[in-house]
Amino acid sequence: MGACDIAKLSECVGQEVMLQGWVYNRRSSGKIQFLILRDGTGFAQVVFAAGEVDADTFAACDRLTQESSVRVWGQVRADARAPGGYEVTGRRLEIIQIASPDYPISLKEHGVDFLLDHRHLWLRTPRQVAIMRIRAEVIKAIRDFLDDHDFTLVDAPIFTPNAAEGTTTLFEVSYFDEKAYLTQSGQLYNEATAMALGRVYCFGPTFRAEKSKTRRHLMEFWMVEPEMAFWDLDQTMALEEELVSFVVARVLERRRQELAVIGRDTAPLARVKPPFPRISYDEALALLHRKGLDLPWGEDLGAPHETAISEEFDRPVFVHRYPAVAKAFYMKPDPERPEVVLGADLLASEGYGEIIGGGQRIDDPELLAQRLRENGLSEEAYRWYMDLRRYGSVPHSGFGLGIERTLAWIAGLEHVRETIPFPRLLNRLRP
RNA sequence: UCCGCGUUAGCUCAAUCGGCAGAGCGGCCGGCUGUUAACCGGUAGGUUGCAGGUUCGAGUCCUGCACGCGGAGCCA
Repeated sequence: MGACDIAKLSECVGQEVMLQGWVYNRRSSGKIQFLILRDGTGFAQVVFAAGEVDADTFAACDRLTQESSVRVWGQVRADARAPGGYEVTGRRLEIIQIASPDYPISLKEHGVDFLLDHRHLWLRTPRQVAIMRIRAEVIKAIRDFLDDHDFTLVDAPIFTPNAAEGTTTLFEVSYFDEKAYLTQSGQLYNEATAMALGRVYCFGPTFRAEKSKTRRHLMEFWMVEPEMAFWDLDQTMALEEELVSFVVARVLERRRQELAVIGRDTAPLARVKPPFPRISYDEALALLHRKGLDLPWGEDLGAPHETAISEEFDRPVFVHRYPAVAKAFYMKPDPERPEVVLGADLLASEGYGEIIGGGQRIDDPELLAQRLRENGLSEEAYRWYMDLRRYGSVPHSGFGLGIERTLAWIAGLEHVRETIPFPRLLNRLRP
């Protein structure tokens, strides 16, 4: 008999099934045992009653510790008393392994540090399982959306010879006889592949060696970066709001149960539909001034500013046309106002901060060469990047969306460390 | 790098003014035929983060250090 997935138990009422999984919890009343079994697809209660099974089987139940691995055979019944509404009347039990009795994750509360030390086991809990399912759904939704909009997945390298933006700290690694760095963005390479394939995106891990200790930061995180030849800023923002709305709608449609497990209020998510409000950097400064948060023109928005702006709107909000001095060297100046750039950040609602950064890239070779010089970047290292402007340069645009921050927002999580299976944090490389 | 908070049993925490280091959970032993983080009785379990100092006496007060958490800067 093949194993029945616990998720499909409701379809098997009245049938004899075999379940295989791990003992999540066990309760006993002397002559009756309740096992809560988890199998990766769900959780189900299995009942073994003395008198209905032989003495050896019943005694074996008593030896089961938390997380012991077992197979059980029995009949599926609908029962309102069972968590989930269905349970299995156990008839036969096969113990695969009795787990060591010192399993560290109890059903009671634990501290964050302890849980992170045992992340490999913490992942077995219902909340973490739900988050990982939503993460997979977010990633699939992003890829489905882009693939359906005629984008081609063209991944960028992880090893890079130098900084993409020259601003953040990079992880240095040994590349045989020379130094290399782990990528902090695939964007420059995306610009090359966009000139070959038109609409592209890369999807992979990125690395930042910044000593950031906040709920929004990871040293290693995943980012999707679309890049579009011939597109301008307005087209890019339109794509971004369509993409984000699609992802949210998909999670609401397919992962409602998981959202319920982690207690996410879905009402704010239901409002996430185009169009998103768009305000310029100058308008943002005026808004902040009205709220008593003054910021000198030219400075980038900090986390408190982002929160103050996003709480004025009921859905994500674009902030566009930042001062050129606050942004990366490759951002294209607004022809009507060269002191600002044709870039936009998307701030998630409910105070989750920036989830997208992007905009138009400089397509004029002279200006790009000038920007490289101003930023102290060697023209030799960026020769191939300059080639993109030398041979058929066109207006183009793109953006990067952070998976973990997006997921933290959609799932309503306090901290991005729960959004990735094995978070890499400042001073935390293990497990 | 800076600011704030924290570190007591395997885990989560308590310990009054400086005066015998405790509880719940988990473990172990026993009980219970419908439990829902089950419950009831018993039992084992401690270098109070580390190093100094003050004191008759320090988990508690002082100094330094380590580690962690939250935030800032930077960013997605």
